[in-house]
Amino acid sequence: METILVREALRRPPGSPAVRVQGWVRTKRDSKAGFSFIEINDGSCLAGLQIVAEGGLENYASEVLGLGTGCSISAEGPIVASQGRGQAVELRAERIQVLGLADAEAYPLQKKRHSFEFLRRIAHLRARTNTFGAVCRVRNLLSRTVHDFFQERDFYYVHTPLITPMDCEGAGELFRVTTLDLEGLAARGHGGLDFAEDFFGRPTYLTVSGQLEAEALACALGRVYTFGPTFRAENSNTARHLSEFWMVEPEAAFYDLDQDMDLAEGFLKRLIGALLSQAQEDMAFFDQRIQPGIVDTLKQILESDFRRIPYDEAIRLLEASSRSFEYPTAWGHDLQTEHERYLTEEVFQGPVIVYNYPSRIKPFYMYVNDGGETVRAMDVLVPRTGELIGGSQREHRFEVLEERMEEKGVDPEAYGWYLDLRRFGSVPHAGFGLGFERLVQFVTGMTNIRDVIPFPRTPKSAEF
RNA sequence: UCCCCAGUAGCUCAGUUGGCAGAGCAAGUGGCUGUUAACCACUGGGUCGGCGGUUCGAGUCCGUCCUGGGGAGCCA
Repeated sequence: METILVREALRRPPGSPAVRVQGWVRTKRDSKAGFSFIEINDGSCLAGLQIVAEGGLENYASEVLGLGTGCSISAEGPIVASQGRGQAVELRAERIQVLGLADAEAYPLQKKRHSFEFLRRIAHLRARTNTFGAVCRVRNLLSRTVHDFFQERDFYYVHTPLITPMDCEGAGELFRVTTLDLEGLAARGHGGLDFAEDFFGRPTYLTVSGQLEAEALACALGRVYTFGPTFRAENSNTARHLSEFWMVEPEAAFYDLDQDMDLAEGFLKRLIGALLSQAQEDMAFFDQRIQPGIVDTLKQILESDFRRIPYDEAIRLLEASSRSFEYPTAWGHDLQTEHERYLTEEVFQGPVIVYNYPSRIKPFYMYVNDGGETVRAMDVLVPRTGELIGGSQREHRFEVLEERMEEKGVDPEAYGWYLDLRRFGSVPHAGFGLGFERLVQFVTGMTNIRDVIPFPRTPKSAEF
């Protein structure tokens, strides 16, 4: 007998021959007329399949009646027109096999709404809920679209190292990678740390970005992108930060800042377009239950041009505003969360790209504009989530880069290979980083980033 | 890391000026001819986050720690 997914079963016309479906019971309703309705979900789509279990089944009294939320079953039977409202078809079971029971007294998930805080504590089970099933499917579609987008534009998918010796990119605290016997060292008292004895013979860390290595590859392959995990040991406790998250980082040779912004805008639109056309059921769910209006918002974004304003103008807009901000705005200071939200939520009511930031607040690798006051950096800001993308044209002039490193207190010795890229056949190039979970947050309307990744890692929290 | 808020039944929460621990849902039992957040009735279910203190008496007041949430900083 053919085994099919629930998604497929729901598409079969009434009167289709018997099939087998397998999944987890969401809810069961008994009729004392001697039969039961069992709704199962197998993760293949948001909707469940109703299975009608007649009292004549050999294990009806012994097993089927005892089923409850969370049990796993395999059911076989024809797909028939449903006599009830709420679904077009249902499976009339000729055989139901119980695969795994779930004690109703102990199973944490109930057929009711749970708080996200509660679900976080049972992350191993929360993928069985509507919301997390939808989140996981959206993550999958977005991941696939990331690859589609770049592959279509002749970007190569490259793999950059997760373990790095570079500790001063200015992107927050790093996680140390070591095989040194920490307990032993502590027991013998401090002092005498010798990294020559460590696994790599030097201090190493988990990467905070694949950008620098991606630049090396872009300066050979032309256009590349990475899509991998990234680690920040920053003690950030917000709904927008994770200690381990996924980042998409394209890097393109011969690109300038304008092309970089074009790429970022096209990228976001492509991702949104894929969701609206290929994840309609899940997006309708987010629109209905999580963030009313999100689908319309995404449609608008798809159809509009992103506003692009230089940092100077952003500051002028903020200074001209009648709003009083907790942090004053002044040229030379970074935009605060409240400023970003004001620009994107109130002034433009949509995505905004702010570019040409003051050089003193941006890292050494960004291209210095004439005059030296600003660098070719750009941030894509979106409502609610804030900064979704950060990128820049890279400084490709050897002398300027070296100067900037010293200015920023970065040791050029440690970046010899990076400087080599400017020493030998240097070319203008640009790229950006997109925080994948921030993207998922933005398009689903989920308010906490811990609820858009299956097993979140945050300060003081690394369960599962 | 800083500021604010919260922690009471499996879940979501109420609990008044300090005076017998509550509701809805879930679970169990029974009822109900196709239900769909099923419905109706009954039953069981508590270390009031931990520790210490004030008091005749603390879920309630004080201290401290833990956990979670919201906001900020840092950033994607």
